[in-house]
Amino acid sequence: MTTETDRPAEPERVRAPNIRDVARVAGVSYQTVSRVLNDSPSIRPETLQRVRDAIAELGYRPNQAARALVTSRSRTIGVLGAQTVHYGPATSIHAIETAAREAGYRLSITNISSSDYTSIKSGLDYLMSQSVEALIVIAPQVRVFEAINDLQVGVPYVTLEATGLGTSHSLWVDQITGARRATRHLIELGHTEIMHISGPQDWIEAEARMQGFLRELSDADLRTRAPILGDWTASFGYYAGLELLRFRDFSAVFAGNDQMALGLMHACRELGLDVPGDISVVGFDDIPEAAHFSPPLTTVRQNFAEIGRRAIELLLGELRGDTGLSHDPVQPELVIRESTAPHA
Amino acid sequence: MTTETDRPAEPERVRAPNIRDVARVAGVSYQTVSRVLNDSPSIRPETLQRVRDAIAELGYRPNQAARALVTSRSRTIGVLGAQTVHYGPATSIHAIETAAREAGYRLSITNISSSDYTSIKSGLDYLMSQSVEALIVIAPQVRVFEAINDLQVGVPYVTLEATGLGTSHSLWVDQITGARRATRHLIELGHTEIMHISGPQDWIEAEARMQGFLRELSDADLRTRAPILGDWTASFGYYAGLELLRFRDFSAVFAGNDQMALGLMHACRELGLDVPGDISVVGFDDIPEAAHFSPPLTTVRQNFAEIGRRAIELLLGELRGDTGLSHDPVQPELVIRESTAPHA
DNA sequence: CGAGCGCGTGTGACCGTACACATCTCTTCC
DNA sequence: GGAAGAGATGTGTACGGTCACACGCGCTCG
Repeated sequence: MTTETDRPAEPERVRAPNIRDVARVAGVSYQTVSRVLNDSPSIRPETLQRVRDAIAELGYRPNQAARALVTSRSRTIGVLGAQTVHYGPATSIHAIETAAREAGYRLSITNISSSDYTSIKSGLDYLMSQSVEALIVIAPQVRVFEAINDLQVGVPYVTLEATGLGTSHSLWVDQITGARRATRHLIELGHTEIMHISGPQDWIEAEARMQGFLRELSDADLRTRAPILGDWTASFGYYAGLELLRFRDFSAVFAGNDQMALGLMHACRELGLDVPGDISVVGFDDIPEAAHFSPPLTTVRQNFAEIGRRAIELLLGELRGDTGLSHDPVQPELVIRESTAPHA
Repeated sequence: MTTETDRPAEPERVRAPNIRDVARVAGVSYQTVSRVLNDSPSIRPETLQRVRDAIAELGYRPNQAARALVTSRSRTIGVLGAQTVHYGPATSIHAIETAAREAGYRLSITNISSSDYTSIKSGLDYLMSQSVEALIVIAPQVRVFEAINDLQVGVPYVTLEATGLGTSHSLWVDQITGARRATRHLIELGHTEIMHISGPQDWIEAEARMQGFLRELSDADLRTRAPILGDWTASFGYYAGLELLRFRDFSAVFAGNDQMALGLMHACRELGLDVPGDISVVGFDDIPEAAHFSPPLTTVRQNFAEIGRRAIELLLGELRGDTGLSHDPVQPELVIRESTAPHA
């Protein structure tokens, strides 16, 4: 007790303990402590225990910054995201996080607010300055690709949810095939006049789904009409529906995602039209709520979690040197529920 | 050309340029480069330009790890999340990210998979070892609080979406008041037999909403009955609905969130019951889709984005020393749509 | 019986940056 | 005209780890 009151005050008790502090307490050299931290095999069990005790006693926590500095390995994977509030990206990120953690990696996530070049570049800049070891891009805007090429990111990277533009860096759900399946389903039901409400123009998936839609129609020699460009929201689907349904010159709609399909069905209901009796509706994504819409929505299921896992698998493989892992697209699946019916 | 072929090969061209490389190219000392990076006022414009040019030429990027090591300021805010796939947490995180970026901070996010103590502790451990300057907890499980206290996190922190348990560290939406408002709305419509489908028991919000529900009922001298414990999903709402509606001894349901309300309405529809004609339904959260449900859902709106902003504001204030910023709860708002009607 | 080897442990250097301080030049003022 | 001060720049050191290497010890083997 007296020893404590002798000195006027604790000089600077703020500094967190480091390996040398631990070493002093354990009565070993700092290198031995480092060995314990990196579980080196050649440590006497007794020494190991002493060091562990010292670590616990001091509440020592290794400093990642210092470790990253010397090894230039941050054990961090960067994620460049956009609109990660949406179900798809959020699910993918979650799967990525889980898979990464299991492999001993962590995530550094940054979102870009707008899709302009500067914003993308600053996001990438930030991630690179974190010395991330790999990069996952979930920002589905076209311009991201330019930025990545320009900036010469020197690490393995993967872009998600693209359209298989041919780069060896994309891991994609085959959106085009998915859209074709949805469209074919409507055609097979006898629909000949089919509308498409698309996502925003600068989203790669929106473009891909639109492509799939148009190709399938033209393969079936059906009349194609200009898709409506939406913004993914249920509200857009609703207002677009109110507008479109003034002229009922179509009997089916393929919506770019489930939310817009929901809004559209709301509009139908309000105008006294039956889904699927009067209008058939197909969505895209299969969000968990889609099965409980009124009526339950026929849609295209994307396995976002699978995508996330595959992304990590691919990147970690590349980091280990295992090149040539499968980049096969993930195939989406048509889920038929009750929002589609044969054309009268 | 010849100069390149003379030497056998580039020795080790991998190292990223550092400030000394920049200094050499610019013809100044490394300290001057450092000054430019931290925009020190006393630099001759000409020197400034030379350094900037050198930085651009080499593609130099400051190394965050080194900077964090020496300053012990990481300019990073840690986020401990759980279930961040849900709309609420995802929206909050997004707002946090935006607000943090505007203030020059970045986020380090880690999710806990299970709600057991070890998992929480390891998540916190990770964040602390990243030397985060502050901490935001979005994991609404009760046990998180114990962990935080045990681990002696030495940084300012804020927990979101709690119930105002009295700690000075929580920033909360007043869930209890929200739940009371929803319940009162049903009572005012003349309903006397009201069910509650709650969220999982270890979620603080679920508990709070349940409390609000029970208190309002008891204040109105109405019969209370045991709430059903759900899991937040639409599917649960659906199956619970099918089960409950076998005995129609109630005329209204207060669901713990919008998804479960959706599932419940699905069950009603399937059993030929009209919402709100036969059964009134209230949800919680006001997810963007709720306005387009069938019927559009009466629910309690939470401003998740506001919460996120406030969290950052609070933490940055504390880091600057501005203590005593407002911890006032964010008030949720009842949004009346078409899923509730007077009791016949 | 000494060389060689593996095990367990310690010593010095270095990663890239910021801070404290030193140095130099040029102006200003009495 | 010399001291004082401000402005612009350079030098040493520390941050907390890891890596390469060195060292002492006990064992095996020719």
